[in-house]
Amino acid sequence: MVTFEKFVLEDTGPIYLQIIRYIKQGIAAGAIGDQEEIPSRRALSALLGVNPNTIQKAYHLLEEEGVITSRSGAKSYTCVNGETVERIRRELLERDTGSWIRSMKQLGLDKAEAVKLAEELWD
Amino acid sequence: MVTFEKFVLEDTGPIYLQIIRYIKQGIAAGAIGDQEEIPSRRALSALLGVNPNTIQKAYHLLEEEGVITSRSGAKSYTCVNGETVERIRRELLERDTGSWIRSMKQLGLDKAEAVKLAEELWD
DNA sequence: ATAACTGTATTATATGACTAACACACTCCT
DNA sequence: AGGAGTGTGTTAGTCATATAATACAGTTAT
Repeated sequence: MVTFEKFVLEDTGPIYLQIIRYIKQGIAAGAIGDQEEIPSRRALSALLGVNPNTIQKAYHLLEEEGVITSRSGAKSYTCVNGETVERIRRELLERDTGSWIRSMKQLGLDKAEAVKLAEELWD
Repeated sequence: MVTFEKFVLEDTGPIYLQIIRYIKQGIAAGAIGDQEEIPSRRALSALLGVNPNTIQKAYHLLEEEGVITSRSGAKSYTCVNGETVERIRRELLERDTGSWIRSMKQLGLDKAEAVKLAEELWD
């Protein structure tokens, strides 16, 4: 069973994208496996204090991407093989790291300076 | 004179925030100095293909933060002392790096793995 | 079977971001 | 003085996001 926490939601970007990202991050990190039950639309809506339609939008997009499966009336489950896990993992790693590198370059840092800063701020 | 490039605009987030960020990044990187002329609302609007109201919103917020000055009828200029530059620089460096570190941790990477990935993707 | 829960769908409303098309007053240069 | 360019303000419209209040049919467990 995939568990959510309240602090999933930040004030950056659309809520439905944050939910999609949370699921993908869990899968990429290995915390969420294959054929795992995920919370119902209504349950997650109540937990996060968000409208059910917003949850539905996130789940619907995840299903279109083949990450979860939904049958009318039944619970929804994750649906990820090893290949998919690796694809999602690379997608997130490269997108986030690429965006950070771009920022550091635009701020005038070279590779060594950026790495040093990251190591200082890591904890 | 502060110069803009077309590639300033990406598809991530509101345009007015991207413009604010572009100015701040230029200041933090030292590419934009004090009392430098910035493009008029109309000129930047035409260059970026964006509505003048959107530029005005970005400039207005920058003025509220004390980064630029505007006088009705005259051109607008940057307004940053050494203290402000350092504040903006720390703000951007810590925000971006902190957000990247958070992502890497959520994906299950430790400090060494994250640094290695960043070095591989740097170029 | 029946009750509770599930996914799915519909209609309406509100807000923020962005665009469009103006209008006005001020500054600067010739 | 006059005109071009400037900052500023207003009104209206579109689109995406999110909410609110329902409704219906399928499944699951008792």
